[in-house]
Amino acid sequence: MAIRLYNTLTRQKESFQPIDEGKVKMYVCGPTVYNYIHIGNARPAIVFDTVRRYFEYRGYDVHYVLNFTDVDDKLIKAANEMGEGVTEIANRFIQAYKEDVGALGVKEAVDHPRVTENMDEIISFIQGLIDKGFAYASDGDVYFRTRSFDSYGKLSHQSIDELRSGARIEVGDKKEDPLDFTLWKEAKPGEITWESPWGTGRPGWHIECSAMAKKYLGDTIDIHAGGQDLTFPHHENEIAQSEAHNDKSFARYWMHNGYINIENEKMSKSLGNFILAHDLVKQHDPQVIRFFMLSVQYRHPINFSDELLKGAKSSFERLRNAFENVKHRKDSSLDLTENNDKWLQEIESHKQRFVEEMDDDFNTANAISVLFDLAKSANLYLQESQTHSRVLTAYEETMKELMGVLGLEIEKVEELLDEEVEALIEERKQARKDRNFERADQIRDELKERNIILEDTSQGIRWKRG
RNA sequence: GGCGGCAUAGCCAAGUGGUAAGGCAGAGGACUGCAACUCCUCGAUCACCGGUUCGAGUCCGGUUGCCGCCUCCA
Repeated sequence: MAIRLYNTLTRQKESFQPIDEGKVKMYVCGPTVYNYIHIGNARPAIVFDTVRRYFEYRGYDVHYVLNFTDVDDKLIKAANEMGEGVTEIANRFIQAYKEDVGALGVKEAVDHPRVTENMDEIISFIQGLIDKGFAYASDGDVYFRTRSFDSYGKLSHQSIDELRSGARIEVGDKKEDPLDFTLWKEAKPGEITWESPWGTGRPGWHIECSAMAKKYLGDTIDIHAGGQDLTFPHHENEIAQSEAHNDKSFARYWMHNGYINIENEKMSKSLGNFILAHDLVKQHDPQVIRFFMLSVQYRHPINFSDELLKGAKSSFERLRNAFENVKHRKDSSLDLTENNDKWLQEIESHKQRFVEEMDDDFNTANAISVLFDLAKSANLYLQESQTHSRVLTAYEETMKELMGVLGLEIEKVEELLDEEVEALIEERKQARKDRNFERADQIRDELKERNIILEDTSQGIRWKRG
């Protein structure tokens, strides 16, 4: 069975066919690093990290590239406001990005190219477009001649004339046509600049991705991904640049994730209604945030609120509990080779269902529902009067494996309790034995205050963090 | 104006022709000294109207409401 994914270009789900057998060349548009990212920026990071993990799970070698836009208007503005250099700010927020997104379980990209480190490639790419007549220099700027690219609009499914009617005509424009977009921008006094054949300046926004995708992945890549709002104009322009320049199809599959809304309104840096991932991971378990993001199909919008996160926490707890229940029971299980095929088969069929759901355009919402079914199955098995370590191990390993595909870490780090707490738990144990329930409850309440929850099971006392 | 998306139980959310997955919250029961965990039981005229079909949440047409892109934006 092949993996099927929704391709924005064709507006339908297609079977994934790699350019090179067993390999995936994937380019994801990364952040402009002038601030901490908000949770809307975190969604593509998480979603496409999950796509990558799933491809890897299915045996593909994924060349995952995520760029950093480290020079543009907003960065220059931020630099002026903070009285710092553009490079310093970019460095700081790239570091912050990696930390925040890392906390959310996102793996490092294979390559993290930066605009400022690929200036030669960008400049020669622009020159190539000029040489072929797709671009022109105009008084220090360079523009892409949009009408010269015949299939312009194929990604956003708009005809060039439809776009024309919506385009803003700038006063005193250096453009031949309002639809033309900037490849190179002449520097204003005091701005960070690079030398080029057209004078000092810096690249426009779209050209970086065309140049860097080519450099790191080649002329044609398998998957190009990003937020839905990048479809037009960013990705449309990338296609125009790359295909005009390389004479080859740019990307076979285009994936776009839906937005995160706050109170049903789009969240964005420019609207000011954003929640920083940097803050959120301190207030909530990052695993729960990731779980929440994946509980909705990636192309659909997610509405965000503390209340919804709280619900996600409860849901996630259920999976964690099942996992801990299984682990806890292993100590008292038998190691007999008895006929437990029924349970082992059940585990296997859950695994298959999980794969089927993920194969269908990375339907994490359904994949998660399979995890709940698996948890249920495990809990039912635990109802058996006698359990077997072989089956318990299978449950444990499978849960860990499938959660891992989603980038979720179900196994909590073994934490040690301090001596005082240990002593209290011991004391409570004795108190219960003595049927001194008043004292036992007192201790349980006390520990709860410290965020340690005790559970008395037939296999002994368990504790967990609240 | 052009392009597109969404509307499923109190909440979240799957489901592209065959009599509505899953989770949270809530109610009752079992287990427990009491809890917690867990198990059992309980919930939907799928926005509205019409059509196609033996059969539609699912296809077609229309209506209403919400949202996004067309300008920097994940």
